[in-house]
Amino acid sequence: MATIRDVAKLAGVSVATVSRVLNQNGYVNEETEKRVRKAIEELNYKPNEVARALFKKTSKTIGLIVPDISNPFFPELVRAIEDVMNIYDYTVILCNSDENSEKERKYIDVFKQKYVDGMILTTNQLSMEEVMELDIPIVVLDRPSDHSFPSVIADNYNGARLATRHLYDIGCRKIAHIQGPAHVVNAMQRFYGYRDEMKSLGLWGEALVIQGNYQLKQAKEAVLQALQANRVDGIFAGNDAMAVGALKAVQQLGLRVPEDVAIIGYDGIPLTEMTTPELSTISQPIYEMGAIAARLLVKKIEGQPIDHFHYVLPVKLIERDSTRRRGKS
Amino acid sequence: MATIRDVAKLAGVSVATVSRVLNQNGYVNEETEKRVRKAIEELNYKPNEVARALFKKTSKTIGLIVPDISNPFFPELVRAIEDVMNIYDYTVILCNSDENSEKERKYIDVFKQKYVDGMILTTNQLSMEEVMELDIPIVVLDRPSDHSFPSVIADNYNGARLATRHLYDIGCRKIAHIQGPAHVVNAMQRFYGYRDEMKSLGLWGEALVIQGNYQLKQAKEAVLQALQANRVDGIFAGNDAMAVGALKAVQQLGLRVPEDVAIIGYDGIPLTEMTTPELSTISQPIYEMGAIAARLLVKKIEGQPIDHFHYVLPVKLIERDSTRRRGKS
DNA sequence: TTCTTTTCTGTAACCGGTTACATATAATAT
DNA sequence: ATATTATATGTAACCGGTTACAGAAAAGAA
Repeated sequence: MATIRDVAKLAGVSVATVSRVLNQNGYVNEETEKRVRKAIEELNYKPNEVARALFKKTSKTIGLIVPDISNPFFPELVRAIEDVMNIYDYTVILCNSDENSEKERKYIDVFKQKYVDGMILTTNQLSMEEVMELDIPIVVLDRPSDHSFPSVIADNYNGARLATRHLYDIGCRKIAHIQGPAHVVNAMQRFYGYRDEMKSLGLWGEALVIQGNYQLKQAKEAVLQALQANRVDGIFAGNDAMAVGALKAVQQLGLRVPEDVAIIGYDGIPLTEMTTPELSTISQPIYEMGAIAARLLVKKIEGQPIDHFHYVLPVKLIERDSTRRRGKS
Repeated sequence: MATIRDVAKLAGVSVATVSRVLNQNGYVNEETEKRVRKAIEELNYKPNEVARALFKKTSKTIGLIVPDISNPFFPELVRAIEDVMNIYDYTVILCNSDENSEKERKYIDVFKQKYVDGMILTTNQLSMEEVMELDIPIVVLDRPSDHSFPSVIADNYNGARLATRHLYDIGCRKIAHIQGPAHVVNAMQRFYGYRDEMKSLGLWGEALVIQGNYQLKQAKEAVLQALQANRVDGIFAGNDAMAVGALKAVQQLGLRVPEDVAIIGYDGIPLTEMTTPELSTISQPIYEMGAIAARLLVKKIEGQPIDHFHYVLPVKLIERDSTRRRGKS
C-alpha cells in the first residue's frame, strides 16, 4: 500500500500539500493539484483510514447492536441502515446482543475503543451510566428512549388496538393475545394496546392472555395448551413468528382458520405471505424505520440540527385470509 | 478517555512499562505491574484500538460481504460468523453487495483502508486482480473457490441429486426444476445435479426446466405459466423461497400438494416449516458453514496451519408433508 | 571478586495521516 | 512605492499506542 509520503515524493511536494488535495482544504495551486492527482492515480493510493481516525478521532464507522440478526424482523432493518450509511460512506459493525446487557456493554466499550462515530441500538437496557456519558451520537431503534437519545419506533400501542379491533370487527368476541417477553418494551406496549382495546369493548379478561416469548415453537405449545382450557375465536399474536405458531396449533387441533379462529400477527415480515392461509398482520415500516434511524444518526454525527427527536411511525393493518370471513371484505 | 500516558503518570512509570503490562510481554516487576493494573482500574482505561491498529497494521476487525442480508439464507450465516469472531475478539463489518462486483470492489478497498485482518466473501465475481494480490486472509463462503482461497460450501450437486431422486422415489415421473440465476454458481451446481440425476433416471427433458431468480414472486409466476403448458407431478425448486412460490402457484391452480404435485425446496431455512403443508427441503448446515468459515479465517489470520482448505459440507434431506404420499414414510 | 547473564525500566522513533505555524511569493489596496 | 491581503507550500508536532535500543540493577557463574 502506497502512503501519503510516496505520493508526495512522486509529485515532488510535501505531505501537507497532498493532504490538502485529499481533503480539499487550504490553498493548492491548480498545477500542483494536477501533479498530485496524477501521482495518486499512478500509485493507486488510498488514504489509510486508521491513521486518519487516530488523528481525527472519527472512523467513518458506526456500531449497530441488534438482539439477533437471525430473528426475521432485523435483516430488513439492518439492510436499510447499511444502505443509508453506505451512501454517506460509513461502514457498519454488526453485533448481536441476545438482549444481554453484559454483552451489550462490552460491545459498546469496543465501539468506543474503535472510535466509532455513532451507534444505533436496538435494545432495552439503556442502563449503562458511564458508558453513555460520552458524547458519542446514539440513536435508539425499535425501542422507546426515556433518555435524551433520538429514537425511532413504530406505534406499537395503536397497532395493537388496531389488530384487536379488527378481530372484533370481523365478529370475534373471545380474543386471546399471545404476549411477547415482559422485558421487551415493545411487547408490553402491544399488550397494553390489546388490553385497553379489549376493555373498551367490554371483552377484557386476564385468562385470555397467553404468555409467549416471540418464538414460533413456544407459542405453538402455549396456544395448544390454552385452547384446551379456553375456547377462543380470535388470536392476536405479539409478533408474526408467534402468529405462525398459533396457526399451526389451531390447524393441529382440527380447527379452521379463519372460520373457527381468526389470527392476526404483528410486524409484517415477508413470512406472513408464505403461510396458508396467508396471515393478516400489523405491518411496521421496517425498512423505513431503519433508514430514518440511519439518517438521524448521520445528522447527529455531522452536527446538523435535528428537527424531530422521537419518531413514532404509523403502522398499518394488512388484511389477509387468516381474518377474512363473514362476507366481509 | 484516559490514555496510556495518564496511566503511566498515575502509576509513576513510563508508557513502555504500561504497554508491557497490557501486552504481557517483556520484563515487568511484579510490584510495578500491580501499580499499573491499579492505575488502569482506577482510570477505567481501555487501550485505543485505533492507535494500536495503526502501528500493528491489524485491527481486530474483519469484513463480511453478503449479497443481501434480507435474503433469509444469510441471517443465520452472519449470526454464526459473528458469534465465532466475537469469541476471538474480532468485530464484524457487514456489507451487502447485491451481487454487484463494482460495489464489492469498493467495499474491499474500504476494508483495506481500515486494515481489516481478513474477509469472508459470499460472492461469485472473484475477478478482482489487484484487489486480491494483497496478502489479506480471505475465506470464500457458499461459493466455490477456484482460487487459492480456502472455501466452505455445501454439497450443492449431490443435494440436488438427492432432492430429485427423492421425488422419483415417491412416484414422481415428470419432475420440473426451478433454476436459480445463471450467474450464481450454486444455482448452476444444483441445476447440474438435477440434470444428471434426471438423465440417469431416463427422465431428462429441457422443457422441464423453469427459469427462476431465487425470488418467491417471480417463481410463482413462472410456475403458473409453466404448469399451463406442461403437466408435472413434482417440482424441485432451487431454493426454499422459490419452493414457496411454487407451492402458492400450485395451490392457486387448484392442485393438491403433495397428491397432484410434490414440491421440494433447497436450503433448509426456517420458513419451510411455516407453510401448509410444510415443505420438504434439502437442508444445508447453515450455522455450521458460517462457524467453520469464521474459524478458518481466524486460523489464517493468526498464521496457524490449515489442514483442510476446501470444505464441502454434506446436506440432508428433510422430508415433510409436501412430498409425503402413496403411503410412503 | 569480577564477568556474564537476566531482570527491569525509560527514551525515542515509528505507524500514516492532519494541521498549526512559518515563510515566500503574487495580487491588490493605499 | 509601500503596506496589506490572498495564495501556495513546507516543517514539524500531534493523535495514542508499540517496540528497538540503551542503561542500570540484580542474580548467577567463573
